[in-house]
Amino acid sequence: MKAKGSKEDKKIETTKSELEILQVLWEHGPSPVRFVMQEINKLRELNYTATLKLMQLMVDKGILKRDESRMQHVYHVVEDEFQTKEHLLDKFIDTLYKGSPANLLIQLAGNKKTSKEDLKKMKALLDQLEKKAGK
Amino acid sequence: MKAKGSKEDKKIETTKSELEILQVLWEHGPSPVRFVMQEINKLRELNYTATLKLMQLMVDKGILKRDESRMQHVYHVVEDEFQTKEHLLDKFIDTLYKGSPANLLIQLAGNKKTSKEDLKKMKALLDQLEKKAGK
DNA sequence: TTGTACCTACGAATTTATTTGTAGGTTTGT
DNA sequence: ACAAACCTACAAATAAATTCGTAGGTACAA
Repeated sequence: MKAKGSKEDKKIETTKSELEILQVLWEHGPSPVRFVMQEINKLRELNYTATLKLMQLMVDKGILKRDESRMQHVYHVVEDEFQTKEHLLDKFIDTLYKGSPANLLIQLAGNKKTSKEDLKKMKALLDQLEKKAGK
Repeated sequence: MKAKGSKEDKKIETTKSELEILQVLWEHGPSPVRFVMQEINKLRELNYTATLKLMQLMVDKGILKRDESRMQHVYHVVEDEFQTKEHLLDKFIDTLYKGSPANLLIQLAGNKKTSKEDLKKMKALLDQLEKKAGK
């Protein structure tokens, strides 16, 4: 009898920089600032303090938490990856596709980058999912 | 022998406000500032000059063009809706799904909001598209 | 205990995005 | 010609996001 995720439905406003950080943490799991900085620096410059500041802001916003038990604080994402992406995807679909996943699919299928093979894969995937959900 | 869209591959950085405006123009076609403002005001406050300014910036960026032949300038989107959305979707998939549409689909299917019916619709859609593309 | 090399905190500078106010032009009706 | 009701342009204020510099703490080895 626990209230299903209603508390977390605050505004999720994720800036570009914040997404960068989330990506690192998703891929590598809980990490200290320096590591995140290094990962980001594979793509662009960002110094230690800037990275720290961003991550601190994210802690303030409740996006991240940190383990301070060791001297080198370790940051981890609060909400799980799947959920966060779900929220972002929802917002994206609302904005661009009037809330209709089917519309997005049409777009996807019409995309040059989506090959015939991709289409097959996607169909197979749907079959699978349908079975699974078909309880 | 025309160079295929390489010029347009500049950075497409669309801000939230800009997306709002694009949505209005997509839905209603080329429109003057006042109309766009009114549409936006159905959702939130934004005065005439602010709207104008945003649209002017978008003209500067090459996102919009305007027809000045009449006294009331009419703005229209340069790139077509489908293409713009394609770009945005590509970027989105890159960021959140490692560039894999299939990953996005998994997300979509796991989404609470995507019902069994939706899944069927999506499958049907894929069939259709496969045939069409199957030329 | 002194120095080096880490770490975090925090205030402030910078940049980008958003919003507003004010000025001045054109059209239309009187 | 004059006023009312539009319009655009542009400079500047405000707000939000990003970045940086400096201060001060802790660990550990010499």
